[in-house]
Amino acid sequence: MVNEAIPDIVVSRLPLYLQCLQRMKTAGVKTTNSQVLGQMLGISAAQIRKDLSQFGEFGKQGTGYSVDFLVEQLQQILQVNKIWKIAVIGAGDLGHAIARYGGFADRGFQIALVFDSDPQKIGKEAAGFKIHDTANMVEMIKTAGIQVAMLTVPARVAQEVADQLVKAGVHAILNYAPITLKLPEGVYVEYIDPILKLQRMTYYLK
Amino acid sequence: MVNEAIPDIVVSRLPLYLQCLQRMKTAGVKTTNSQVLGQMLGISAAQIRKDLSQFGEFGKQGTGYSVDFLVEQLQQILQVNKIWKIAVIGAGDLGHAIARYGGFADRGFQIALVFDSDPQKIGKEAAGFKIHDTANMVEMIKTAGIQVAMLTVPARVAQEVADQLVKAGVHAILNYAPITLKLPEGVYVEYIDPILKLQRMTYYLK
DNA sequence: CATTGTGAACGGGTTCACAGCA
DNA sequence: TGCTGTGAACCCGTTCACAATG
Repeated sequence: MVNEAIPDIVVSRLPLYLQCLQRMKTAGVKTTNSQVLGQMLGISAAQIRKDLSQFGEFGKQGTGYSVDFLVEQLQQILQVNKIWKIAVIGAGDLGHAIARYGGFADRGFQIALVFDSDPQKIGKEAAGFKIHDTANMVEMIKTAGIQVAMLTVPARVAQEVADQLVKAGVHAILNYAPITLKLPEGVYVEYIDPILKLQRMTYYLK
Repeated sequence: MVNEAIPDIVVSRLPLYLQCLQRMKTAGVKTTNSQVLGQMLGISAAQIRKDLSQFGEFGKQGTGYSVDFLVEQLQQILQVNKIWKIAVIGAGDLGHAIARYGGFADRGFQIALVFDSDPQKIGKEAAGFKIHDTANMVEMIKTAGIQVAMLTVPARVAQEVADQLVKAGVHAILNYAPITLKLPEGVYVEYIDPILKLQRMTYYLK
């Protein structure tokens, strides 16, 4: 298949499949099938088969899917068979926690640069990373050829910093600030705001 | 309207509307309309009108919506016109960052209890909160009447801890561990896994 | 006169059901 | 026999377009 008309919602499920399969792989599981996978993820088996079939015929009738093979294929599709260097902007508590987190490596990412604009923080270290001045951000990111960034700055400066990131050549921004960013076509943004998720749940409580 | 058949996807957009409206309110904006709101959030105006109309007639033809009034209504609908006490399980870097975060109060939440199972951490403080032993978690959460929890423990123990949370009376879990939880009907779970979002973006890069 | 609320049309994602194949 | 891949049916959310109205 490998058609260009793959819905974004399908793409958004692939990382979930990969996450699950990588855990299975670590656990030594060699083979699985759409039903097992679906049960683990709370997704229908048909959904999983249809999603995967959009990218090729990865399974074997009567057997299912080879875990190792499917991991490889998904990594390739998502382009995480290589390691992406990422920049973290904002060395506050969250930035520090991200810099210290050890779970990026086997999933395709690696912190490369950390920035902050606070003179008290610049020059110091965060989890082994030297904290650089945001003033040099565009240049340093450009030089390092970094395309992916995580934004952990206060909401009031998020848009401004994001604009600079785009100027630096960043095409993918994971934004932790609780504000919707306006960015040019071709720049991808994802949002993480825990409170949005909490509020979604409290709607249903009681 | 206030029908019971409100799609989950509609509910999931309400917190976003509220977030935006609260910023407008802080900025002193008194009135807005579906078009402005839509532009700020990257959502169609018709979508916003239809979503809001599911819960009542909040707007005025020719004028739009009163920001203050709409904030109040949404807070009420989402039940965040009161403050929910939340428990944080796992006092690692992320747990600490969450405990220190000051943005919960005006959005309906408040950290109340912090737990960890590491003897080295128990009894110490995290952002002013005493770290309690996970062994006492069920009892303490039950006593405090807490219904909302944030899970920041390692993936290998996440399911086990989540089961205990349910036993303690928790009905809403925000899970930061990269694993899908299996929980009984009536318990709501949301997931935050930054890597899933990063991988979703790298698919489109280059 | 600008903007809401909404029925109807539209579009597209999910589920179904089964042929096909190891 | 068991499970995949997939066309077709179904379902449901989004967009459209306009009557209603302050």
